[in-house]
Amino acid sequence: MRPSKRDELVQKALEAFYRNGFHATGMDMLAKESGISKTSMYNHFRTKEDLILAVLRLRDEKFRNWLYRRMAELAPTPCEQLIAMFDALGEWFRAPEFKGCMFIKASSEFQDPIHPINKHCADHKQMIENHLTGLAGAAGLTQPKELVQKLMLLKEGAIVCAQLQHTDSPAKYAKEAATDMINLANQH
Amino acid sequence: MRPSKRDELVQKALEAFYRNGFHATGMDMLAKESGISKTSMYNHFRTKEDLILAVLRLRDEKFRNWLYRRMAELAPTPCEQLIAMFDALGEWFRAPEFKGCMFIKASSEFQDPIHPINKHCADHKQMIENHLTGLAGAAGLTQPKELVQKLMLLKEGAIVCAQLQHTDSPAKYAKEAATDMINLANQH
DNA sequence: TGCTATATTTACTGATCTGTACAGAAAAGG
DNA sequence: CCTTTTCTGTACAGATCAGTAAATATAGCA
Repeated sequence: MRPSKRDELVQKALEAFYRNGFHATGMDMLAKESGISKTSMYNHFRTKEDLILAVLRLRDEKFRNWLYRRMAELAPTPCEQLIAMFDALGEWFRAPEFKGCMFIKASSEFQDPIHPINKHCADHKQMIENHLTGLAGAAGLTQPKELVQKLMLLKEGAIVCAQLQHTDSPAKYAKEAATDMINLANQH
Repeated sequence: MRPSKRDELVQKALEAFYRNGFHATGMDMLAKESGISKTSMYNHFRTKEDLILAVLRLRDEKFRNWLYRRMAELAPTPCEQLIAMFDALGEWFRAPEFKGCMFIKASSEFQDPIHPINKHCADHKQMIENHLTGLAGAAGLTQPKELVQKLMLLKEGAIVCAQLQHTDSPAKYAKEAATDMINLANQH
């Protein structure tokens, strides 16, 4: 097994797709940027779509791992961790390479709900939602599912607004709003 | 002045771009779908980018007119109109042709902040934000700018989540959350 | 009726798109 | 050393991309 070349390709493809978009990034450009020959690329992935799916799998794994870890590092209790999500998002927004959510962008370019790329994007959001629901339950908050739906709105809204405004302030406002909503859910 | 052909093209292009995406929709496809010859298209618009900008101008005008009108129809006072925005969004989400926000998608495909298409998307969101700020001020709410920032998070988040989940429930949750935030801003 | 602007069809450019064919170069494992 | 796998470069197929050229048709307006 020699996964290094393949992983290298997926990593470079992730950067290129994230920077340039999916349709706007051609396989020739990927071959040039990754330093891997086109023949090898098509040896690893039968189609461009397969490569995109591998990229999204990597992104999903890396992003969720980072987010969950950062939330746990920033706060001790489940309730505070929910709020700390917005601090973590703020760190992401301030990173120079920040260009919005890859899954929102992928679902924008592949809109058909049946398309596997679109499905993968929905799954990614669903898994984050499930994680938050677990925390809300552990925190003993009332109506955890409804609360988490609202936190998800704040999260997605903050990402979109941060991308369009080119600031990290959406993280601050989202954190304030989330704090208010959690307090309301606490004093049942 | 004979604007009908040109307007017809822009309208058809809007539908095609909204359905298919910008990069994925070619000028030949637009010519075929709109029934207008490619030469005429390029007589009206020097480049595809110019056509996209015209499409976004039309979309901006139609969407903002619809949203502002619907908010005014659904509620009598400025404060209630802010909340009614999420009822209007719910109507939009339930429409069969709903496929998310055209400006979020355009900014996803044209990510360069200097690019006129990206700028236009940011302007669209800014104009809506300004409108909401006016309403919040007229309603006498405390810290209207901060409140409106949070309402914008809920609005963008609801659009993204409705698109990915294929439901209108984000409108309901966003309305609940918005009501809570406005109540908090009322009892200063 | 004639002028003018805009419409049309058809064919084309050169570039780029995804994906493939083929022959040879490393490189690993036994 | 030899075999097998994986890599490489190059060239290509067939389609599509944005955009153009040129000749013609159509329509309103004088």
